[in-house]
Amino acid sequence: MINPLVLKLEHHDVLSSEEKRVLESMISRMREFRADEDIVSQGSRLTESNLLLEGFAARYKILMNGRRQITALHVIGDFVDLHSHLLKKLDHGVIALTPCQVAVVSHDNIRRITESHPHLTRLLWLSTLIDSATHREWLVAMGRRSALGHFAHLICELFLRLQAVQRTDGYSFQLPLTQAELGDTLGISTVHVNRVVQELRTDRLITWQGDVVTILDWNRLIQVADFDPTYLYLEREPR
Amino acid sequence: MINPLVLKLEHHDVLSSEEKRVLESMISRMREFRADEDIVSQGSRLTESNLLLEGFAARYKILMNGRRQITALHVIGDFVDLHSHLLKKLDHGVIALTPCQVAVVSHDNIRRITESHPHLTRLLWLSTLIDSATHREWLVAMGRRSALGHFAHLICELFLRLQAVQRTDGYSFQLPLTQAELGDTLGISTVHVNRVVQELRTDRLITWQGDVVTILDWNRLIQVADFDPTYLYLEREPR
DNA sequence: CTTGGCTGCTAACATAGGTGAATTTCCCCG
DNA sequence: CGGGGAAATTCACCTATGTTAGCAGCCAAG
Repeated sequence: MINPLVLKLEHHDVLSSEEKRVLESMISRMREFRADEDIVSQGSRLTESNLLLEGFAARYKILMNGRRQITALHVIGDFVDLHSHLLKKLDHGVIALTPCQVAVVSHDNIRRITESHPHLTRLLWLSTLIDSATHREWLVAMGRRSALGHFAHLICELFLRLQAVQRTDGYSFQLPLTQAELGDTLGISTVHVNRVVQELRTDRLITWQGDVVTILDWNRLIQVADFDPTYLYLEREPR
Repeated sequence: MINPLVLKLEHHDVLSSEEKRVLESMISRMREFRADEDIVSQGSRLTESNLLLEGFAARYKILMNGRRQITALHVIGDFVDLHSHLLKKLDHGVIALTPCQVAVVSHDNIRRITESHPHLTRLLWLSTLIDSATHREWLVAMGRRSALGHFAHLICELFLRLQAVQRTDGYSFQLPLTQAELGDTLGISTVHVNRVVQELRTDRLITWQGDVVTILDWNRLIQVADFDPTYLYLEREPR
């Protein structure tokens, strides 16, 4: 049932059938989460990692003054806290933004993979490196893009990531975030999120009704976003 | 000569003498860079990684409009692009901020470690995970802290990181960045960097003369910064 | 069918931070 | 010691984004 992870990893390199088997067999059990429920809470000591099989989730931190910043959005096939197997204690929380289904993998099983399957280990390592590359791209977006460009950039990114796990339909995909959550993601206020959304709409770049986003003009959107997909590393090669 | 890397890794876990030997022997050669020279240029295909032995370096990206964002600062002991061994092509450049001395490690040698030294592999993986945790903390700082808090936060972080590799002297350390470079790091303008620096000075939180920063009141500084060092993972435990 | 609570949307006003242009200070180098 | 260029600093003005508040639409629960 971890097909989405396999699907994702196969965008980066070839997996042997033995490796796919190992990935299948590492799962201990399944868990379900309601929307707004914590999948992992900040600071807790962990012995298992969570692989998202259904739904949207987010990594976040809360500051002393109560403000929240979302530092990553996760979709099907993402290992939301693979890094906890070495960090042991997470510096952030992970929250389910929609109802989520999660495959649980014990840290012992991950360690066993690192002891006996070097290539698979490198692919898991790679997936954390792509998380990191995504963090960098978000840093650039936060620091040097306008709110409009930042949001456009996020749309581009989500579109490609969802496409990689076959969750797009033409130029449409599900974006089940409230504008408040989006504000916490982009680092802006809810009011300003709304202004930016209105602008993308009147410019006929996107449509956003209910929780479905449709990209109306991809070329113009990537231009507004100054989007370059290199950081997603969606090219298959030996790793 | 890779003592600073050993020093850094030993903050996270115990290293066997065999492991230290392997780390020593993985180095192919040394390289020197002048200030402002690229250590790695964005987008190039790589076959070696670079370990910083002396100097300050930064990861950066440049946007179409010419603006630059620095996404990481690196000090002695940091592997500035260990991740290139799996990403192959970097999504960012790395620039020497001061004259730098670098130990070069071929990707082949790193791969060999992943094939034969699982524990060392996990420690190298861990070091990239801490990069990632740092990116997350910077995201929070960019998105939800004031410019003042953000700069204060950076000072706290650099102090602890430099302390870990024995490059602090009491509450003083070297910060060889221009205010323009600092602006690219914090995602603000040079003029505003100056305003923020003035404010930290008049509040008697820090001193910054030449390239030496001195923290005058650590407790008040971490409060202004809302600083929590968890994300640096400076605790030794089995990984 | 009604109600309450979230979410989206707007408006009016406030401010952190940006921009462009001097001016001053600091050093490096001859 | 003197000159030149980079870096720091300051100023005046501008704008993107934040804040507070209110209202409307929707939907789930009763």
